[in-house]
Amino acid sequence: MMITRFTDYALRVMAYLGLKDPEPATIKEIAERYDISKNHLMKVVHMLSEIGFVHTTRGKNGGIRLSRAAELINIGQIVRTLEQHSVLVECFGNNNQCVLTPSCRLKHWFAEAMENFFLSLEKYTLADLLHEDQQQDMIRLLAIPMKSPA
Amino acid sequence: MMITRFTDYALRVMAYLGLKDPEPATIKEIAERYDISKNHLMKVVHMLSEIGFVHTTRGKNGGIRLSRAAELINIGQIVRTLEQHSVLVECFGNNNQCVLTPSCRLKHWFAEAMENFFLSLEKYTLADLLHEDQQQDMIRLLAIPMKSPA
DNA sequence: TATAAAGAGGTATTCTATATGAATGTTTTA
DNA sequence: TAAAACATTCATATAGAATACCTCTTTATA
Repeated sequence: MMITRFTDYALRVMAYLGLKDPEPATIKEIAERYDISKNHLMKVVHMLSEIGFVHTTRGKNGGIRLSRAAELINIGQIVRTLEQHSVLVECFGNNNQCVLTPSCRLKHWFAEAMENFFLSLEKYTLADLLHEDQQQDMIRLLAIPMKSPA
Repeated sequence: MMITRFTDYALRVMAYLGLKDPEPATIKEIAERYDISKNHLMKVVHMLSEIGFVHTTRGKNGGIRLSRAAELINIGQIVRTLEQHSVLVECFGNNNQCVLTPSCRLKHWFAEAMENFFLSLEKYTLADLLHEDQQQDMIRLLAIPMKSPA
């Protein structure tokens, strides 16, 4: 059982942007701070932009910023959006070969369990993640360059 | 988000054994009915035996059978046992590189969500899976050879 | 208006966990 | 003692994910 690095990176991007908010950040900058692939991160950011969690600005002085306040960004919804099409078990997918499928209740139980997984994460927002207790530590860990002190 | 085929196969084995109970089944037979890799299935059965869900008997006329009544075999516990060591996100594993880890609450939230996933599945037993509404259909779908009629 | 910064997007390659295959060993019973 | 069945190890294949590379488009500003 695992979630993709794609989703992992998406959460890291949101954390970074939340810490720097309202200052924008660039993909290059975020990739360097986490020491992760810039190319992969580009696709993650593009997806986050498509589903409306961030706003991107092209060109010189462009960058990425949160599309709304951290309090209004739900962690579970991010994960749900990025993971909902994943094939948890073979019978969720298109080339399912399991002969039991027509009469098997497991698929419903797995769908239910996956829903509970998402619901559990939906208790938290980006603001909770960047709660005051952690905020300064995280800014330090990421060495985030601030124009105006937080 | 996905569970391994290993766990998937484990559940199929349990279903098969439950349907045939108390008759034993062989690995060869189960692999053929589901049309899946016999080699992989051997490892799955071996694991199921190690963790006590099935009893295996070697030698001629040997085979596999449930270790206890289907009512006492919990679906969620099977999944939990086989998936609990999986690395859901990078920070769950040994070569975690994420600099945020010391101050990041996400790992707790993910652990909680995973726990809820398991708890959700733990509502069901093997007996529920083989409930009378489905039982005969499943036996037909698998063309299970019965010595004594169920 | 030219240039540089930044994201968009396609393609190709690499990586890795999982799955599969193959071969041999061990146990049991007819 | 031979056949049936699980046990165990090692090797290989595969698919999905991750990464790299390259070109295109957009935009601010010098």
